[in-house]
This record gives sequence, structure tokens and C-alpha cells, in this order.
Amino acid sequence: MDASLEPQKARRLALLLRERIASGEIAPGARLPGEPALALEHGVSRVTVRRALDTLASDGLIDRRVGSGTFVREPDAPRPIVADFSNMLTHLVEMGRRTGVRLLAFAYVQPPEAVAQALGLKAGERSQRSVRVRLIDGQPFSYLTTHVPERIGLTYSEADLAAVPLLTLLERSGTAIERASQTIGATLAGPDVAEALGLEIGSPLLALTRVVFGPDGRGVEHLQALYRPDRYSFQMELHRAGDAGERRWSPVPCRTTDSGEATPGPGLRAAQAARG
Amino acid sequence: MDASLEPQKARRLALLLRERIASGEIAPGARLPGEPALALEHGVSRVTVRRALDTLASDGLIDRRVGSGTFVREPDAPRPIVADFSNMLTHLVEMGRRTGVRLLAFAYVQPPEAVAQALGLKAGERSQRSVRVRLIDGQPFSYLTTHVPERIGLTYSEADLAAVPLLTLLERSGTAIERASQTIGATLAGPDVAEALGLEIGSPLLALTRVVFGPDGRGVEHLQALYRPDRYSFQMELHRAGDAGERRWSPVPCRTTDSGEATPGPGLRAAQAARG
DNA sequence: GTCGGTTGTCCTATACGCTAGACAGGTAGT
DNA sequence: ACTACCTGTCTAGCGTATAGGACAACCGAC
Repeated sequence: MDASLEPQKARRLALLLRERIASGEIAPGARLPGEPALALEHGVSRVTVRRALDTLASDGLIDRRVGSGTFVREPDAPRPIVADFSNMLTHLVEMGRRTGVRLLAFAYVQPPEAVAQALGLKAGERSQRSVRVRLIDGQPFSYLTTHVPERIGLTYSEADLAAVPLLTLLERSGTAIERASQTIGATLAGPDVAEALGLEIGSPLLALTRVVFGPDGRGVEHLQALYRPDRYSFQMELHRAGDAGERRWSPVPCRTTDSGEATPGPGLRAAQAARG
Repeated sequence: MDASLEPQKARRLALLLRERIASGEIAPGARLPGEPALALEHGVSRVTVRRALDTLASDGLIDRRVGSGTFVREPDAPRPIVADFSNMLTHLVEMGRRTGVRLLAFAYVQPPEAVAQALGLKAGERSQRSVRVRLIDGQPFSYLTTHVPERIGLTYSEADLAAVPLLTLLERSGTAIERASQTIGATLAGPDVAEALGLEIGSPLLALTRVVFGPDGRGVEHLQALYRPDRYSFQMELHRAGDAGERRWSPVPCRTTDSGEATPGPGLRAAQAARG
């Protein structure tokens, strides 16, 4: 059960099969081709096929039955959290699930150049850096690294940060918050992030970078959030806007669902399937 | 220059360093830690470090100078595309850069179960599957897999698809388009996607799944888009909404900039820095 | 110049992913 | 029972990535 190292060809095959399963190309309950068939099809030895299947099996994606074959397991549905964008909840406490926070680091540091520039710090100015991991039902799903200018960070304590959302702390201390600019991308899990989120190194992550600005236009908070895509994803409803010739999508204006669960509908199923 | 096989640890290190460079965590022009230092830091041998640096060097990301060190090269500025969400441009032709499309596959197939369900197809109904790669300045940045119900797909030809945006084709053929539901996540590049996008297998990708619905509520298009995060990311402006106690972010209502470039301002710089 | 640190090159030994088999035991259909 | 196919386990051997060195050539600071 160590499965520490992920070899090359076996890893490829595992990734490939994982996607086929996640995308529904191989329906749940269906039987995979036999190991010799897979070996022949992908030009690898049977041992390699078995290694790939081993990792899928230990992830609970497939079910191997001696004598009959390997089958795609029905997902036990630890349904991922889906954050609604039209609503854009800042925090998930309201989602009806038990969430928690672990504070991994807290210190005043020299911020990386990119962060300093985003926050509008002068050279040499320090920032308060904190690293937190958010949990849902005891399972970690996001890794947050925040930088706050030192003058603002001093208005609250380390214990505050472990208990109260950062934005609340900022507002409580009189820091006005106006607008923010954020970017969504993707990254790989580094060693530390991988361990904190219970992943292997090199796992894919949703990356969100948000810079929060106060009314004076100065940066107040720099947030780098990394999400496990199998437990967290962004969802939004769009509608078609604009005249012919210049048509585009625009997000549906805040239609909050009280349940906190993501807006139901056909999209959800697809979202799960595509989480690969 | 064969570099056919990508070893394990060297590959990880290369990916990790590549991202640190792309994210600006190691500023352009800065000097990397020495090879012995990197080896110690990551718990690998110097040979492995060198292999990782070799791939980065051959990609033109770093500059190695005997006797003085290894430096991050100033990027030749293939600036990443930043898609504005408040605006949510469906297509990038307007962005003032030469874009192109390559049609990789076009066929009528039995759709995977998840797609059939999202589109509301009955068992046995076929769909038109197409795989396209979008280019910008000759460089691929997105890999699009679309499924359209067969009855709708028949209204246009393969050549049409290679030249005209799909949504335009749909609307031109009288298919009304109302709303869409989309989800954003992250994945790893499989073998085929990796090759099409000029990436290594296992590179991180932004994954967007969109299901487009017509006025009758039936699915019209199922899109799975995979983006290279170093060339494409989502950007949006938010402002603080809601009363105290229940405050949240909401997207800035469509403030279109005519330039097509993402909305300028302090956020842009941050977006680039954090695009990793 | 001297000295410390750097990259470039070479070496050997080990670890391990992969191949190519053979064989045992289970399952399902005939 | 018989047969065909499946997964599970084991073996032997090969290729190569990795570890851990030693050494040369180079650069920059003092």
C-alpha cells in the first residue's frame, strides 16, 4: 500500500484509464478489456498494465474479480464541492457541511517580488504570510497562501486567523474592502502542498489568485488558493447576451440557491464526469 | 536532442521549477540556487538536477553560465491570454492576435454515458464528436472536444467546423441558444492532449466543461475544453456585495472593454504573475 | 593572484521500472 | 466435466534512471 513511486509507462496508462473512466467513456459497471488485451493495445507488458490497474484499484476506481475481469466501480459519490460563481460565496461555512481550518504557517516575511508588486509594496516592506488548509468533513480540499501588508496584519493575531475568515478580520479592523481581481489557472502539486492536501506530488490543482484592494486602490490581501479538483470546482450558469455578430456569454446575475448546494441540473452530472 | 524518455524525478523537478519560473516566484534574471543546493533541497542527486535543468535550458527558460550560475531568462514575451469573465468572450478572434483552428477529429459516434446524459440523449442516439485545437500566433493553447446531437450536427459540414465557430454554426442553422452551465476544474494532460498542445504528459491543464441548452431545455452542445495554463487563464473583477454578516463577492457586471485585451489595471499584472 | 563557488564531464554502483515468460487458481459458459 | 478466459503470483534478465562521487574549466570577489 506504499505505492510511493509512479513509474513512467504505468503512470501514463493509469492516467489514461482514469480519464476514460472519469469521462464516462467506460461506463460505471462495465468490464475493462483483459490485462493481456490492454497490454497488447498499449504496447506494454502485462506487468505494467497491472501496475496501472493497481493504482486505480487502490483509489477505489475499479473492482478486480479473479476469473471474471476488472470492472469500473460505481462511484461512492463523495460528491465534490461546487462553488457557484454567480453567487461567489467567499466562504463555505454555509454549505451545510462541517468545514475546518488548519493554520500551517504564520510569519512576517519578505514577500516574493510578484506579490509585492501586486500589493503595491515598496522594496523592503514586509508582509504577513499565512498558510492555511481548509477541510470539509475532515478532508482537506484547499491550500491557501495569503499575504497581507505588515501594517494591516498587525491588527489581528495568529489565533484570530485560525478561527475567523481573513476578510472578516480585515473589515473588523477597519480596513475597507472595495474590489478584487482574480485569476484562475491550473498547477501541479509541489511536495508541501501535496502532503497537506493528501495528494501525490504532481497531481493537478485548480489555482486561484486573488488580489483584494481597498478604497484607496492599495492592495490589502494577496491570496493564492490551490484546490483539489476532485473535491472542489467552480460552477456557473451563463446566458447568451449581445446582438448577432457580437454575441457572448455573460454570467447569470446572482441567483442564490438557499440550499448552498450547487444549482442542480444537467450540468452537475457533467461537472462530476469531467473532473478527471 | 532525442529526450524521448522522461525520467521520474528529473521530470518532477523540471515541472516544479518550470512553474516557479512561470509564476514569477523566481523572478526573471534572478539566479537559481546552485546545482548542489538544488540537489540537497529536493533530496535528489546532482545528476538528476542537471537533467531537469537540461530540459528547461532546451526550452529556453534558463540560461546556464559556467562559473557563475544558472539564471532565469527574460521571457520572449509570448504573453498569456487572459480571458475576462465579466465579459466572457466566447471567441478570441477579436483579441487582436492571429488565431487559428486545427480540426483533429470529426465523426459521428456513440457518446460516452456522461455526455449523453448531459445532452439528454436517449440510449443509442448518436452524437457528432469533434476535436479541435485552437492556436494563437501559431502556438496551440486549447484542446476542445465537443459533442452535438446528431440531428443538429447534420446541419453543417466538416469544413464548416474547421472555419466557423461552432456556436455560430448552430445559430445559423436555426438552433436557438439560451443558456449554458459550465464547470471549471483541473486535469493532467493525457498522451494525445499532451502531443496536440505541445506539452509533456502529466502537465497541468485548466479544464472547462460547458453544456449549452436550447430554449426547450434540451442539450445542444457539450464542450470539454482543456487549456494550457501558461497561455490561457480566466480573469475577473469582483466587488464586495451583501450586508455585514452575509458578505460575498459578486462579479462586476459586464463592463466590456473594446480593446478585447483583458481589463487593464492592477489586476492584470497580478494575473500574469500568478498565471502559473 | 588566490579562493570559493559555479557549471561541464566523466566514472562506478545500485535501484528499479519494464519485458517476457510460466504457472496456479477462480469464474463462466458450453 | 470441459474449455476459455480471467486475475494473482512468481521468475529471470535487461535497460536505464538515479546516487555519489572525482575532476577540470570557468567566473567573480577580495
